[in-house]
Amino acid sequence: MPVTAADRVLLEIQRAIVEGDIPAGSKISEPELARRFDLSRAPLREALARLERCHLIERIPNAGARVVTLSKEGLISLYQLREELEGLACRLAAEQMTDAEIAEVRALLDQHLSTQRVREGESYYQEAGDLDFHYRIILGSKNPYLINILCDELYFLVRMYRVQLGMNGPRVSRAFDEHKAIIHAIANRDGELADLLMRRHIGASRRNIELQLTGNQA
Amino acid sequence: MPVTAADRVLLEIQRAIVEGDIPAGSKISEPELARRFDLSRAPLREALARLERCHLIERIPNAGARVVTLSKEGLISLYQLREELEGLACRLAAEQMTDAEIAEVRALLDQHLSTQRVREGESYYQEAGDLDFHYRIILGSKNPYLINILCDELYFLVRMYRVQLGMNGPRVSRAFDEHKAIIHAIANRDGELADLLMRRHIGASRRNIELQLTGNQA
DNA sequence: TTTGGTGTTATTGTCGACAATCTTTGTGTT
DNA sequence: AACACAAAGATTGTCGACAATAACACCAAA
Repeated sequence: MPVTAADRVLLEIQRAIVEGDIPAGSKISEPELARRFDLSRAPLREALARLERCHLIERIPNAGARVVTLSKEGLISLYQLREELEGLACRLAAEQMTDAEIAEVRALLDQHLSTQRVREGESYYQEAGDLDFHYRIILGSKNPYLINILCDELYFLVRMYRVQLGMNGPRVSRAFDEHKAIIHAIANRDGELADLLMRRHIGASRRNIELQLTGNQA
Repeated sequence: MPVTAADRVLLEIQRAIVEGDIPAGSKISEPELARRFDLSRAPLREALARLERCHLIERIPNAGARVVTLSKEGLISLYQLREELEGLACRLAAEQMTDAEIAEVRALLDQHLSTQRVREGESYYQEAGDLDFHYRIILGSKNPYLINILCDELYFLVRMYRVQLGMNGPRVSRAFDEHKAIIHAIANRDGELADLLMRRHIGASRRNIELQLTGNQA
């Protein structure tokens, strides 16, 4: 949990950027944000440094910071990495996860399924559940560097693409089946298959967002 | 190039940690380092934040920072990632690199070969050359997130393992041939082969360092 | 002797002000 | 009218001091 003031404001700004409250591409003003969140520039700059780390803002020395802009090229680059890294996470998870951890993930999926049946097509819960699933697999890899990159550095940007470009269509309900198949492969200790399924899962997700992106800006 | 004071001190501390001038596992004292590099704590803390980003130090809120310790598990986790990410870099480079860029890398290798013939077994130059080669391939992938992770976040730690655990034996001279084979595959636009060769190359490097690690601490 | 609590010390987190740099606006020249 | 240059304004980077938290030492009691 957030212990320092910089931690708190980081979470607030992360949420604001991901949800578009602070618009993509807009300039960041340190004095303004300091007033808005009622703290000094010192902890704010600490937060900005971490925002840069997770690719939500871009800083230029002596010139200031801007919120990142979403683009097709950026999406593709990001998802190329995700496919590779989460595929690796699946292979490692198939070796490293305990039976108890696997059972937990399965229980999580069943829980998601029951709530999703009720809120058919509602994207927010699905997204939260999807991220939750991916988080579990990544943590299951037990590789600290991999966990850091995916959970701390890349996922906020992934969420930003999802939230700002929408996440809907038949894709939402299919994701559950794909999750089921992945955890099943992991339970069978079939890392190669889990890897393949995860890559397909992420690839399908990318194409879905890509469609929204080309449709909206064309 | 370093433009701000925080940039300069970051480079200095990075070098100091990588080369063991500031020992692995030692505690970081902000006031002491501020005096040592003759600046205030503000830019120093900025530098520490970036050091944490590239995994050279570990910070605990309100408790301070320590230089990371090198371990077999850490080495394996790090090189698992390298294999995967640099393999991906090879596949992308085989598609994205221009003929001119490929020619440059080949010229670079020839140049390294001539100097290496002279300084047979000298590890420092080899290491610098090896890193230079890997840098070129990674940049050739044209994927900004991949480049950031490998060049800015992971490579200092890789260098730390290499420098502090030594890099010697017949491995040093073999690396050149492996480099040649990799760039050859990329020139043929054979991404799959380049991927495979790079994974082997990194795997061999890992085993080499692993040997040093088990030998020294046993 | 060991353990628990407390007071002291040192370190980190935060603040407000100053200095250096960049951006912008306005003016003069070609 | 367009361009270059200069001054003004704003923003970022840096500094020194204060506040809050954690580590340490010391003492007391079991």
